[in-house]
Amino acid sequence: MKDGPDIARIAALIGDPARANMLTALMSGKALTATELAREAGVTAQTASSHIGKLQAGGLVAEQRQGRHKYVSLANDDVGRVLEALMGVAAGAGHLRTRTGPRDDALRHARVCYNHLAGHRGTQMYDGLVAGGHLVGETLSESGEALVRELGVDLEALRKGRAPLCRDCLDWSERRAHLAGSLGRALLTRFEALGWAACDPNSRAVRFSDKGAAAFDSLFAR
Amino acid sequence: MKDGPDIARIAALIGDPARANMLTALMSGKALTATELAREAGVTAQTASSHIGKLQAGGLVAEQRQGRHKYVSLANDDVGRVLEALMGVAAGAGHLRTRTGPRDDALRHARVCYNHLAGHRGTQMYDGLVAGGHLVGETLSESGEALVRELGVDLEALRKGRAPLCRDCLDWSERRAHLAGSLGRALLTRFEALGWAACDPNSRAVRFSDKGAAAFDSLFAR
DNA sequence: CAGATGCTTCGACTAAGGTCGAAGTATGAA
DNA sequence: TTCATACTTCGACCTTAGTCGAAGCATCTG
Repeated sequence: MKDGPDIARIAALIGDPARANMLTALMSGKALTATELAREAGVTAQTASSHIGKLQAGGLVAEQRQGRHKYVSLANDDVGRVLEALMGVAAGAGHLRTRTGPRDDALRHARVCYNHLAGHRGTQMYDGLVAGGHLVGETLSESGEALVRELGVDLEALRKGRAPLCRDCLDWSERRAHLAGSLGRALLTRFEALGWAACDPNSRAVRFSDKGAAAFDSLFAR
Repeated sequence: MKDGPDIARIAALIGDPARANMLTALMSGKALTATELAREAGVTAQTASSHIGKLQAGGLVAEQRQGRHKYVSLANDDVGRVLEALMGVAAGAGHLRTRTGPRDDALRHARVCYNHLAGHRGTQMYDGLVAGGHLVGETLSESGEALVRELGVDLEALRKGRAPLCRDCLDWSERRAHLAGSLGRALLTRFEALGWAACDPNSRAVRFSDKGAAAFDSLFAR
């Protein structure tokens, strides 16, 4: 009866509070140094080093060395997905009603999920793309290509990359799919460049400008 | 920077091998007794009892007592989602290439995900529903209602239930969304009743009959 | 070349928790 | 009632792993 891949190893890695804090911090999409992660996790540098080593060995994070700094980021979309899914359970079945503050509301409305847009705005975009016939399964239709080009996305460059263009990712607050993949990442970048949205440097929240919200609503009717 | 719900508690629960085996076994959708779970996990009854208690306290499983038996099942869709997502990471970043056998192929093609259809057949159905305009966001269109009624699903009964009708669930093998929710569950039940598909009693695999495969393909063109 | 900063390794301590034997409680069967 | 089965509780054992101090490299700065 025991079928499918071995999940205990991965879950145990995420199951330590210090490591979970690190991973949650990395969900902002930013690459953080080992010392920054230590501070996030509330442990000393030695302990953090050990944790980061385990996360790396487990394939959950990737490193990028720059001089004497070690920048750490999530390894791929899959990891982000797992973390989102876990947050869903933790928020729901979790500790008898997590009291939801204003900060929580901002996260539910729009946030960064590793490298793409999540929350209400994320699913709004996904649903809009699908309803408009721009996104069919995991491929972009002709109208979809036109739409994202219009927004200033360099599709050719994305197609050259090894990462898949469109992927689903499950939203913990909306419990619906939103768009991940290299296109999801590129779109969030464009929204920032266009001044439609800005990432809060201290959290995963994404704040939409009035202009951005209006443009967004007209593009992806809700 | 540490935002979002507390995921470590949940992940730690799944992180123990014995408990992970139990949860994986429960992904077949069947409710299992404590002794059966003990056997699945390869531990004694006492140990299993302790584990089940923790899973219950954590909100991951629900119990249903029947005489001297304690039937345990996954608490809800969210839990199934997390397990699927974890399998995705474990299969990918996981232990340097999990060798994929014939049994694995069957799982990838069609399997039970807690209570609904997953694998290639699962995403085929989801994509077919969306492409046909039957499913828009998380609501069923008029044509969608007609379609599922045609298949013999009692929509009124489902709507009376507290569980949401349509939900997304992320597929670990396809890395795409498939249909969960009470409708997802009902459809799988109907496919079995119609003789289109049968659940392997010893695994999560779902085997389609020739008739079923043909009907399925014509309904949800691929 | 110092001196400072960022990261890693080593070793020892400690706490947490998984494990099972033994015994206890509930339910069902004869 | 008596016995068997299913599950739970208790207690003891022991492995695992998270933690930090101390020291060691590596890299950048002055």
